[in-house]
Amino acid sequence: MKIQQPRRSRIQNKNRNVILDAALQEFSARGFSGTTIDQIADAAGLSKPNVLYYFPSKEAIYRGLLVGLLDLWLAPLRELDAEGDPVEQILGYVRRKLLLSRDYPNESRLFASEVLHGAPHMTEVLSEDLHDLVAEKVSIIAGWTASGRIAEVDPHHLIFSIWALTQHYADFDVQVRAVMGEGPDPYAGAMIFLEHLFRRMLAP
Amino acid sequence: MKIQQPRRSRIQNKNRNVILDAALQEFSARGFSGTTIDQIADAAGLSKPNVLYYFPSKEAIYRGLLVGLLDLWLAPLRELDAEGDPVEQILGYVRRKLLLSRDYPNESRLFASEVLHGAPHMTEVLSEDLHDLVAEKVSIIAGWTASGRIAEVDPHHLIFSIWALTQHYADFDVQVRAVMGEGPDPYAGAMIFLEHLFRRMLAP
DNA sequence: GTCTATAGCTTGATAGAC
DNA sequence: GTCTATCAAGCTATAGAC
Repeated sequence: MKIQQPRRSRIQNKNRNVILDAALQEFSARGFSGTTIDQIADAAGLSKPNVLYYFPSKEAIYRGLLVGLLDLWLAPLRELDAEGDPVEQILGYVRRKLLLSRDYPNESRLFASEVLHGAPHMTEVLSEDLHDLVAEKVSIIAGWTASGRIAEVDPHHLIFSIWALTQHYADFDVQVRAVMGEGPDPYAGAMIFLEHLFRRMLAP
Repeated sequence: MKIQQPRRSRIQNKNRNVILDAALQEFSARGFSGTTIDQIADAAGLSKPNVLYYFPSKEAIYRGLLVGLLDLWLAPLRELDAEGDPVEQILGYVRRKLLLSRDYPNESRLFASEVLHGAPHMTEVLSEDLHDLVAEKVSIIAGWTASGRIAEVDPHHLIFSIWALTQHYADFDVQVRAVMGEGPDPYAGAMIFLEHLFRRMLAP
């Protein structure tokens, strides 16, 4: 179902985007309740009432962020192709998802925080859009295991493992850095590790 | 460094524990800022001023929770034994950690929320206690890879993978259930999947 | 130890001048 | 469209009776 987009002037769109960028920064760092409109306004370089001129409420900013980022977030899984080589398809998905964590850590933490607290703003999205997309890809993977082209693994848990392993580096970034200390970018080592892991796990 | 424990009467300890249990429930569900002392008081069956009779502030309750749960949280890793069979030691750790997620999901989400938001109350714990414990176990695992008893994997990333894969089922429980629908307990399938995964990954 | 009442502050949201 | 000023609600924490 398409939602009617209200028409907006150039300056409206620009300021709306400035606010959304600032809100992403603040919400991902301190959560919904931990963030004040004043902090968002400061980060956006606007006054608090001006922020509320573009969005009717703090909640509206938050919801606007979530829905605006959903496509970005589901894109890597959508690309999984039933016609490709199974192992390479899954490894490609792993790579895309890891790069998403590396390049969009705030977006990752925003979604993580939302889901962690029971996804009060995303319940229907999870049980509809996400559920259906996963169901489609699960049946592709189930076909690959049934025909023996990859090892017999539960497709749901395979997908969960990809989410968990890739998002960990963005969501728990502080912990990763505290444990590894000052060193090279964790993502390089992570990719080598994950490639080993998934090739071994999936070999027929 | 040992911290001096203040002496407390039986009723004091009982009420402190009631409050901490209630606080765990509330903080893990809505985060620190999203939780009010009133909600904690209600869940504990006490009045708000009475809660603040046992703890000087909301922050003190939160910190008391975190430090009180730390030992529980690190216990499974402490048990990893250099003298045991490498694969079985690592699989044992995976099992213990998965059971911890299943049996203590609120504790898992409390830590996850704290780390996700930059661990403002746990910075020193992460870079000291956790860092040192992990360093010790990393060197054990490094010994196993060097002697060829398990495959050559980066020990840090191996530990991260165990954390990520096990905690995912507790922390993102809503998402797991939304995707899998009404069905059997996800943890049974998870354990089968993880056993396959780690045996394949670690085989020399 | 436990309660009622409330002080004092922060915050989301609005009014209204420009 | 943007601002200053401000309202009204909700919150942490305390005072003080019992």
